[in-house]
Amino acid sequence: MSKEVRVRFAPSPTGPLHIGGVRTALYNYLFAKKMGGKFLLRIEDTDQTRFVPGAEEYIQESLAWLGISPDESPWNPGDCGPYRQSERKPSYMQYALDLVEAGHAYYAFDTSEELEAMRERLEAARVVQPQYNNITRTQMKNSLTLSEDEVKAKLAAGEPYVIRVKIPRNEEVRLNDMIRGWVMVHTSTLDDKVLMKSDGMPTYHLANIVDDHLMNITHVIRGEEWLPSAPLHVLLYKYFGWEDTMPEFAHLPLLLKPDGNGKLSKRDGDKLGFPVFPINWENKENGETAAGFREQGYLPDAFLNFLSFLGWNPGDEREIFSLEELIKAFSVERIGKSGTKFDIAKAKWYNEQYLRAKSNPELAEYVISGASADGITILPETAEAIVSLTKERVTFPADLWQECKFVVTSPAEFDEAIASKRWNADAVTVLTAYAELLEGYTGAYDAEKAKAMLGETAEAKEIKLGKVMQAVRLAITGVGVGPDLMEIFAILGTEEVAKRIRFALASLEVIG
RNA sequence: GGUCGGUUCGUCUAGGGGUUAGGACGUAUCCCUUUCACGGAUAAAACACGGGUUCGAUUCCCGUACCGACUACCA
Repeated sequence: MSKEVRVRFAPSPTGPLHIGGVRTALYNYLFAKKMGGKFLLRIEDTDQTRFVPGAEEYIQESLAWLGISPDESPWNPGDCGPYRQSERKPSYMQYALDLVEAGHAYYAFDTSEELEAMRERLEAARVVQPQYNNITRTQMKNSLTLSEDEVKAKLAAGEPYVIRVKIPRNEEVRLNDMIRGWVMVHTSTLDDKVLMKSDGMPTYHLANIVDDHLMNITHVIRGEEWLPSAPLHVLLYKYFGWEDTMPEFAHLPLLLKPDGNGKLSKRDGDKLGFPVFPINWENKENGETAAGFREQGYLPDAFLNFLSFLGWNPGDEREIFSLEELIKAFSVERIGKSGTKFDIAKAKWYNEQYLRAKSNPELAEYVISGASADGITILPETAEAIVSLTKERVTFPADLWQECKFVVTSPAEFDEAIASKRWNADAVTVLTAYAELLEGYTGAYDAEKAKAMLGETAEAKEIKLGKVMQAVRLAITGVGVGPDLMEIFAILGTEEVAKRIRFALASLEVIG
């Protein structure tokens, strides 16, 4: 009988979650759902000095936006609470003491000055790697070098101390990573990491082992930056006697900067020209806003689809996957090993695909709200007409309105570059004649009719329509690019088209 | 520096002892369109390097190079 799969996403609330973290959460979610298990969220707030207000809510909102909300979390607790490490504080010390008792950990009383002095001493002696380990601990103030009475006295006197793990001198630690296979590390390269800090809080290393055990976590899926400390974690499972239920590990490849130098970090922000956060983040300290994908107009499904392909692929040639389909197709075996550069062009492409898949009435809402933000009230029919004109050519919902503003606001000025190239005598001739024609016309007017009439006008003047089309577009919209012009004519109607032509004729200088 | 990890088109990747090394994004060209796009077609574009093993290696092994992570009383 196999146990229920339980995975956790365990961010620390030190600021906004960046997309690497979001991808980790997503893979955890996909794996849990694929296996019919549970996805939990645990807040790792053991560093009280780095706590940032609002970060927890940010995490919650980001996951909710993407539709990958946890089954158990601080806000939706299951049977393994609390889901915030700060609230689990009372339980950790005993575990650390058990380790001391068993000889796998010890008290250390060294002050930060003494630690600094030790590092300097070692550096002076050209020790390449100054660390608190099985050699240097013999020269420090700890329960291994002090007598039992001295230790008791210090403890009784309330002297600050930490508890460090006692890494064995000569052992090989093996770890079978689900993505990387066997990883072996010799304990001589490990240091005696602090397990309990002097403020009474555990470090990540202790807390994550204790909590994963207590919360029945079966698989730890996390970023590659944790791989170097994974052997320590394996050792801790062994010392606690929890080897039988030790979770399996999967260390995800890193998300890299587009230039390939280093992992994508929170600081990269929009200085790289794209967001690195799922949703906007207001920095309360400096009042700055870090851009989020949501606010930039990325659709959650598109973003999720894009993110899922950063380091994973289904093994066939499909590209578009709903969340349901991702769950079905997902497997840890198909996660790659190498770091992944972040390519915003692909994200845009995904967004376009998802945008076009939406219905016109749905998209019309974006146009209506875009217009209303500009103080313009627009009819649903007009909004839908704009949508059908534009949806095939935009990336973001907001573009729908931006690209078609001129439908409801006639141009006040005209693109200089186009005017200087295209506003010639032929254009003026055709446009003047077309305006006259429209002004005397009262029949039906649709895109086809508009085109036919324009064609006839040009033909009558013996001018090729193609030669003057850009100028016609300029007169009507003020710019050189945009949706199908004849469709725009139809939406505008004869009167408005004629009016705009007259205005352009009066405003623009004819070239050469 | 040390430890660990990684390396297939510019990017995301498929593949795997014998393949014309496949797809997608992006780029370019052409077609469609008397406008703008969409769309369609085509093209350029990759197995880091050196040794081994083998009839044969991009694929397996070993080195080298390069890239990255880690190296806190941070996670």
